[in-house]
Amino acid sequence: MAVGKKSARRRSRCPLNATLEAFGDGWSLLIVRDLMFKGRTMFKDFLDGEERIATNILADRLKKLEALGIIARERDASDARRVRYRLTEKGLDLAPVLVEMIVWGARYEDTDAPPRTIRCMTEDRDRFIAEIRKRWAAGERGAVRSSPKSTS
Amino acid sequence: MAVGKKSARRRSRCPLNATLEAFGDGWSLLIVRDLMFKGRTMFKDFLDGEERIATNILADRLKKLEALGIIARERDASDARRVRYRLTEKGLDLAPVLVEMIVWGARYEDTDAPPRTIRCMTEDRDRFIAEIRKRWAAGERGAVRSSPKSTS
DNA sequence: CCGGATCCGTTTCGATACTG
DNA sequence: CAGTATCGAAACGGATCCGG
Repeated sequence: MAVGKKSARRRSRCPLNATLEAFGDGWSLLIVRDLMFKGRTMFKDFLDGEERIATNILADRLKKLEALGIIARERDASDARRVRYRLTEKGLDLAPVLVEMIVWGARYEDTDAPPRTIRCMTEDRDRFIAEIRKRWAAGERGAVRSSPKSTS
Repeated sequence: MAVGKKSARRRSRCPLNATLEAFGDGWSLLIVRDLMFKGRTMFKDFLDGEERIATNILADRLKKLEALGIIARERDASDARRVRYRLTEKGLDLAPVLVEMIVWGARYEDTDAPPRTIRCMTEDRDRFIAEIRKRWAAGERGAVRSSPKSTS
């Protein structure tokens, strides 16, 4: 299915389709995860992820996510060479989706996620999501540390 | 990213990756949606969906979803020609993911989802998901009708 | 008719090399 | 650091064919 835009199939206005259009391609969602949980903000940060995304794919997906208003791109104030990406409100609202996907994956696919984090996500889901927002609002863009530990 | 299996990237055991492996390709999730919300159970039912999936792609995805234990395939007792697909427990557990994706899509992408359904999903999320399970357990495989109306 | 399998042109992906 | 350019490999998807 890919991520193409001229595909004739894309006419359905099912909300699930709208979501798949945004990140049904696999890479986009990983980028959002990196931003949301891992404190990655720069082009190079994403490249260093364990999934080894190629530079051209990364550039393409960043562009698409920006066009969709899920992330925003801005030059670093202190160092003009650097570019920082951040989640917009729309992007932050993907937190519940991410959380449910992570929980499902952890339940069925034998992953390396810390059970503590998963428990936190399931037993206190709403608070967990609220904290993601809070941390973001506070401008603390570092990796998740306190109660929800590295979501890897 | 597609759905390929020999990709070198697939080594991360991040639970999100596990989930993306399952249905990060776009079509798979639509099939699950058809099963979960639209009462579609047969090969032809999926073909008739508004997204116009090709027969070869459909066959491939059904096989993959079955291999992953998300759906199960069985011949109809009354008519040996027919094949019925159904969600397994693992597949039913995708309900929260689907719901969050639908809610997000409906909030941001101007879809044709009935506001009533969306409200039901957000304001009474847990009950909504519980009802999906209940309906399924009761053997009522028809399209969703009562409180959550056509999810399109 | 139902549930696919096969063929085949087109599109997209993705690894590497290269550039500002 | 933050991307383009290139190019072979893979996936898509429409049409058609086939066994039951």
